[in-house]
Amino acid sequence: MRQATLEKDIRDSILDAVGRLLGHYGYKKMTVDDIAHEAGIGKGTIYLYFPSKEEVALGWIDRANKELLEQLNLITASDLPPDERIRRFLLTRVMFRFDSVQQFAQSLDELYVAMRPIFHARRNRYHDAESQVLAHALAQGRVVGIFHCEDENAVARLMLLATNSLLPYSLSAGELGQRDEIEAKVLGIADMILNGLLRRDTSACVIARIVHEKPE
Amino acid sequence: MRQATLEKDIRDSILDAVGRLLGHYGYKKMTVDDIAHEAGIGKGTIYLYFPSKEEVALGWIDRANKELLEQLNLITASDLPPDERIRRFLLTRVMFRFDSVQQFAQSLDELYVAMRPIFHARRNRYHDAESQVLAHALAQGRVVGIFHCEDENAVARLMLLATNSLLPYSLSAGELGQRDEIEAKVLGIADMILNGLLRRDTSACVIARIVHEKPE
DNA sequence: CTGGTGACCATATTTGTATTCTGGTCACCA
DNA sequence: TGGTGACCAGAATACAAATATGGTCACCAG
Repeated sequence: MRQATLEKDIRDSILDAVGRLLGHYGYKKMTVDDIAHEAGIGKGTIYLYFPSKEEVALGWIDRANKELLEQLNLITASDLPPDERIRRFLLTRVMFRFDSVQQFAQSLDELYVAMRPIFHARRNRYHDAESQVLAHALAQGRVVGIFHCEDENAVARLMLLATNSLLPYSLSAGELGQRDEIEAKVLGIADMILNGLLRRDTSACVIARIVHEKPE
Repeated sequence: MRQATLEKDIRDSILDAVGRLLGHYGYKKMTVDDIAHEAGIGKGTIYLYFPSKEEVALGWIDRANKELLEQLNLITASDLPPDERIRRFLLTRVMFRFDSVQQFAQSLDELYVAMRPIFHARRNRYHDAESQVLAHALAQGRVVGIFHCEDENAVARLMLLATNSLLPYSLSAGELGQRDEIEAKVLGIADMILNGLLRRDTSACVIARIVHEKPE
């Protein structure tokens, strides 16, 4: 335990150093020597914990995504009504990332460009994990009768897709817009999905459809 | 008219040439000389129709988006039931772009990188125009009683946002996945938005919420 | 004995210089 | 009068030399 704790401390020190340096220099200008110096360790030590510079940077992103997943799990386990959990889940998922990139706007763009293929795979993994947590929240809602959906996993994936355009991957934080605008958009999409557009009073819909199809 | 027709022919010849060259070389390697030669005109002629090389490329993208908007308008004006128009609208909006970039996968990435700020503004314009067309389709549905939404413009914008992550801007066509997968995702999001997740029988919902909130 | 270290090396990157290329202009002309 | 290609300023490329860096590993302090 003490050994494992010390090991985790060193690993986290390295990742903390990476966070600070990415903010200052960006990925390419940041050297492994820089990271070691900033973390107060030797360069060889980095390679005891990470196979490459690239994996160090990915480790930093992994850690942030792990923190996010923990927050999403807490929301799912909370006392909120299921529909409110969904809203809060989607909001947190987007705004956590929005806030995280605030000080890295240009350097994260450069980082994504530099390691795009492997990062794309990682991102899919993060989203899969988030999707499973959301599916759990949807299942909870179905059990208490608030939701009607037959395949929570499929719906969860679609809900994440529906809000992915607001994530700071494709657009930088500047292009995404103001924080409150992003929040409003996420909540707007969440409510639109929860409530739906089609009226549900069956007779009105049938009549409306018949009226629509009647030739003039 | 004959004058305007000839002028439009030259402009379209230039844009057709751009399309062919972008597929082969990408934006940076394609020269203004190349475009002129491919179009069978002199280099000076390009500058009678476009202020710069960059605007030539943007003109090519503009033309594609104009074609898309025409298709979306046709869908809105069709005889389909309003909910089917919505599905078809969103599907066409994504798949038209997906199909358009098939042969330009890497060169379009390079093009977006090269002119990102101005392209971002153009993209917003395209999406605004599409949003207005969709709002019109939503208004039609409300008039015949199929939809319930109070602000078609806001809902239209949210619906486009909900499917923007499937557009080939942030992800290349390869990263987006197979065509049929994209189609299924778009239709899945469309149906999820149209139908909603929350059950609508009011008494069941109230009881479900009360049961949920009741302390054990 | 073991994890941490920094000297070392192969390769990548940067810098400086010379050369070539290209976006954009405009006087000429059919 | 619209189309054109020679022209030019600046951008981009090619190449060589110099410098930097990712990753390795023999050494060593605890």
